Amino acid sequence: MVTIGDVARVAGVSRSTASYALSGKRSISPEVREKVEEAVRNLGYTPNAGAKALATSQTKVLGLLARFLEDEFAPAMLQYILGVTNRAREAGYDTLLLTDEDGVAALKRISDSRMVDGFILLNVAENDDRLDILRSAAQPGSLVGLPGDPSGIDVFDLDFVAAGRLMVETLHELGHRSLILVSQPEHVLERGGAYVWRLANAAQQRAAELGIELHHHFGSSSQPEIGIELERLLDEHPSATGLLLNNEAAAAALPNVLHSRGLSAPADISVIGRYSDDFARTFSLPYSAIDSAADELGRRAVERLVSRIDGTADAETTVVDLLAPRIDDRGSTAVPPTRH
Amino acid sequence: MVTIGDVARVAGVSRSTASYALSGKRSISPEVREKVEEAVRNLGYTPNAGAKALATSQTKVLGLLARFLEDEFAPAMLQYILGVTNRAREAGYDTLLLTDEDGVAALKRISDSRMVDGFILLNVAENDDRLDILRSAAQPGSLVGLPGDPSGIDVFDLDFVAAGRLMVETLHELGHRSLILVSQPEHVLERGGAYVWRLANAAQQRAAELGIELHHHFGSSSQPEIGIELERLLDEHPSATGLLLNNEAAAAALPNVLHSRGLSAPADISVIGRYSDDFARTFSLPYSAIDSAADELGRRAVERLVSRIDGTADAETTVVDLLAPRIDDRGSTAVPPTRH
DNA sequence: CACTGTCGTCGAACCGGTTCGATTCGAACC
DNA sequence: GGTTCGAATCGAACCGGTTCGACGACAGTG
Repeated sequence: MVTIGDVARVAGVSRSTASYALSGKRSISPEVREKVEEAVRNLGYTPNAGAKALATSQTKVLGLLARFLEDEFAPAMLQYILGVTNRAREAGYDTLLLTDEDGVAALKRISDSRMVDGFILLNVAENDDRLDILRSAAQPGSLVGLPGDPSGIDVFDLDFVAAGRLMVETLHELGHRSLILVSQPEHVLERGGAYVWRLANAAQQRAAELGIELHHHFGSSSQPEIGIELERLLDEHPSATGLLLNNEAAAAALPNVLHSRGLSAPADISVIGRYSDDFARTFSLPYSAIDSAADELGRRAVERLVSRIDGTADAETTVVDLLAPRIDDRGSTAVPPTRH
Repeated sequence: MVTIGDVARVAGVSRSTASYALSGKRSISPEVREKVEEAVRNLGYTPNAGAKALATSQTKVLGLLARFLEDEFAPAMLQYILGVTNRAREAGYDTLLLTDEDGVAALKRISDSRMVDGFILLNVAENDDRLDILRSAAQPGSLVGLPGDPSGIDVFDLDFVAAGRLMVETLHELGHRSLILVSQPEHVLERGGAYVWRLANAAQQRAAELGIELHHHFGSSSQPEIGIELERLLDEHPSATGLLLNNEAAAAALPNVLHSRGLSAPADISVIGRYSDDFARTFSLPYSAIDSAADELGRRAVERLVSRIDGTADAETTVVDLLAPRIDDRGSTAVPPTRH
């Protein structure tokens, strides 16, 4: 392979001069710089990443810890992965993808071996055991997903409290007075998906404040169970005119459920979901929904992480950046039908 | 950070002895080995990856080049990514995920900087411009997806020719004499997805050999267009009793199409798809289908690549490993209905 | 003209590992 | 008892970069 020594020899200068000519960290005469650059071009020189890492203590690689949970909608994760990877590349970083079952071990191993300059943790749980390791790691990290105790770490997530309120308020303003909220299964909660609680509690509280009904249900995450549950919910609460879905499987099942009952949205019932844009496209779901903003969260997490690595960011203060929810209007909400 | 020098000092030996004690490449007295191991434990020593890479010319990282095409079902890609990443980890390798638009540039950059020991290329096209770079790269590579000219490189893919034949034969044996095959859109072909052709041609040829009808159609890849096309196809070919789907969007749309016509599979029509197991689960699709075997292909590609890196594999011969298709029976095929 | 400062370059050291002789020592062999 | 051999260890060199300190040349200053 071609080393900086080869470049130096061809350009007729010392290795250090070649290095300075390329980095620009000391002044170099125009002639020498040109000779070095020409040698680089002719030889096709690319610095050896390992050597560079050893010398500079910077690898220009970020560690991306994905956490795949059984029976979660995996494709959603892909959006986060792509968002992070693409933004990282723009900032000059490559991405080491870690999907190890044991996230703690992976984090420790990669951190100790100095393979990366920083970490992005996806799908962070309420009580995530990776956080302690991250806090004591030599590299900084950004979280995507709000844990119970985010102290000392930068966090990026959708504002699920605001999301719960927004869903309720939107339908309340249209005149709805009885709503059904379908959340993800309780076992998602047990695994630490506290965002389900945050949204549900906020929705319930807001409904109470506004003096309207909200029936909350933890739905299944698989077909056809969730479809059957939806049928039952609609039977049990015939007066409900609005349906809030914080459950991807429920959203996917709803078209058939409505169709079989001869109902349509928004004429008979208004629907607001909470799932990614991409999910909606894949399933061609016609319901207005609060986007998960995976791409945007990934971007923000990376940008913050990079500024921390560069030392640009104030090392003392940490941010908890909760993205304001926004409803992608697909026309599935309207004033409730007038009862005969 | 704690270096091997620290370990050596604490154990009271030289750096080289500490290194040999840990690698086992020279004989070391039991007492010294124990002292070194104890020092490692107490200090929490982990070798510096950059230094190791520099010294050994091995990074223990594989480059994974994903190629995302617009309007392709992205989640399918996730299965490949996970298959590769998990298998790589089992073999002691981490994975650098490269999603750059410009795959050629990414490949060149990573290869030249010696960041990885080998490459896995996903979604390889018929005439893939990354292959030339890969052939001249210092590191070996494995392809997932069969290009037109695979010479000199190991390839892993589903056997789409066999898949086309299998679909036709399966329904022929049940007594079907008129089939419809829905492929992916033609522009997938233009981008190099020749597997669509391979399957369709094989199916058509096999149908001709068996003397039965096969109506071939390039379907859209988006809703609701594909649903409308399916309706039209069923109208145009009322005698068809079998439906072969090499088009994910078509498979997703089919339940509603059949439902609206009052048809059900397999009583009225037999259906065989060609999509991943995971896709079927996500959409709760009730059709028998040939699995994409993303996980298995990823595993094989990694195993071969690792043996090539290790020098275990015969460097001269390259393999083209086409996985035999298998139908996951979900009960959507039966003898055709008897005409009244 | 001597002094100071800046520019441009070089050699050497360093980052943290691995690996190649060389050396010492004790046991085995003739 | 001298030779040979293998085991165990050490020091030094090397991998390919970066960076520090030194130094010569040259311009500006008093």
